[in-house]
Amino acid sequence: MLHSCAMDTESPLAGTVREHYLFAGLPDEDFATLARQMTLVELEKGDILFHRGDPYTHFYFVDTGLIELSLVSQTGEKKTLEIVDARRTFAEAVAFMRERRYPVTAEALEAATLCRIPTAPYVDTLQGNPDACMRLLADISRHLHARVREIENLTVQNARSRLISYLLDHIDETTGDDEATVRLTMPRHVIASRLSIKPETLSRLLRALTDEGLISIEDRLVFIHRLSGLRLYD
Amino acid sequence: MLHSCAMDTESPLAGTVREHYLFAGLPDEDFATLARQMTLVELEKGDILFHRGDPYTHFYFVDTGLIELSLVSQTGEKKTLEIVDARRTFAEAVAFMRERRYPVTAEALEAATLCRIPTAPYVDTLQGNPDACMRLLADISRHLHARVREIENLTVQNARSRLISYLLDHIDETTGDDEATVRLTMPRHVIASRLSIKPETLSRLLRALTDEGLISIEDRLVFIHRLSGLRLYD
DNA sequence: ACCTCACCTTGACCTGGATCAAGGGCGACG
DNA sequence: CGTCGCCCTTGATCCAGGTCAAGGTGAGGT
Repeated sequence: MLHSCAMDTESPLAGTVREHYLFAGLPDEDFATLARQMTLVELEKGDILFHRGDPYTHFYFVDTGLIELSLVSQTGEKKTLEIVDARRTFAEAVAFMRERRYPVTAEALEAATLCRIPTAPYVDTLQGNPDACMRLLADISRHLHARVREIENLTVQNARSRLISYLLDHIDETTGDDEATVRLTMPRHVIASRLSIKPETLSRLLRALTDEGLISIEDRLVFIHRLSGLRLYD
Repeated sequence: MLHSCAMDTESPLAGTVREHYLFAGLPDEDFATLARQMTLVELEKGDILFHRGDPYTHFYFVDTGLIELSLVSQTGEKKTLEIVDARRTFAEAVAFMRERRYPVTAEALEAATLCRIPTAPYVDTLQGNPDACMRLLADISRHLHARVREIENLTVQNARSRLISYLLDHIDETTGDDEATVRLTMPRHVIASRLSIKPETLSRLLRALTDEGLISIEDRLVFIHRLSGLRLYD
């Protein structure tokens, strides 16, 4: 289920991690020390990497696949906070919270390969690298800002506006003046959870937009016919 | 309306700021340099310190009073994100966002005195102070975590649970085994906005809890009669 | 004393989105 | 090739919380 093995320092994955902005600024020897302590983790669809509340020890870099970070209530309902895709890290901010537990649950939405990075040595290298500190500060601030925007979406926008924002944020290609296409890379129920609505509601909202002639849908491809029309709501 | 004047480096306020954990770790000369650039700001109730979207230049330390950080939708409805009280700072995380604008609006809920701190020199001093960097990382991570918990409240809890969490989080005094008191320091409509509900709903929820014998209310004092009973919902 | 205004409560009603229930489409697998 | 299971859609109904409207109460001003 959860397969983990030591990572080769010379592996292409190590090189990919090196390019990430959290590591790009580090001196070679510092990075080499860290790389020796990283491990490769392979997940299958549905595997849970960690649960909310598990003791915190590592953060992760996604090489391939999609990782869902979610909150689960006592009554078992799930809220997707974020979907992390390739070349991005997650859980690095937990290092600095006083409660040393994961505040969210991480699950593979599809088969995924990750790099598991022990937090303590990474934090140690920060001591001597003000530049890396700045990058991390920027990184965590970005997350903070994203959460503020999420709260804004949840409180001052309704479900329809949230869906429209989502579509506008996920445009793949702008075809023509007032048109674009969006590829829905995830199952509908995941998108629904991301938007804090139920799959039924998502379905009905997409239908409503279709009926109004704003979009049309072919499987997982959404064609936006009138960008300007959609933007009126966002 | 918004009164601002240079701050005396030797003033008691400078000393108070110095004690804040974001400054406590700095060498004396670094702090002195910063202190010379701080200014004192006095606000009256209802004064707006900055609007969402204003260019970002300073962060603030609250000496006295309450500052409300809020989001406002296009349609004019307000959502209170956070109430900042004495001895706390706000807007320090904005320094590291790439969009150099305030993401929230700051308004004085009552007469307040603040210390306005220019961000750029503060960030400069961080370069040589890894310890201060760590404190700031912890500070911003704490904010991030608070926002995640807020999202959790908004999505997996209902209004009643949010109110109960709020009461349990604001207990002043635990009187006896299963009893406590909470002082509502802010007007009801502000608490309502903090909880993302309307004042009418807050009023009705408080009434329901009273009718169930869980609490009783005298003006701005809430007596919790059965802590255990409340905790069942939280 | 009276007025005003801000704040709060209460009642009546409405509505966005959830819930419950019933299919439909389609890929995986015997 | 059937059928099982998953994902999605659609309809019917429900309900938490919002909206609208009507007072009540108390501090401050004149």
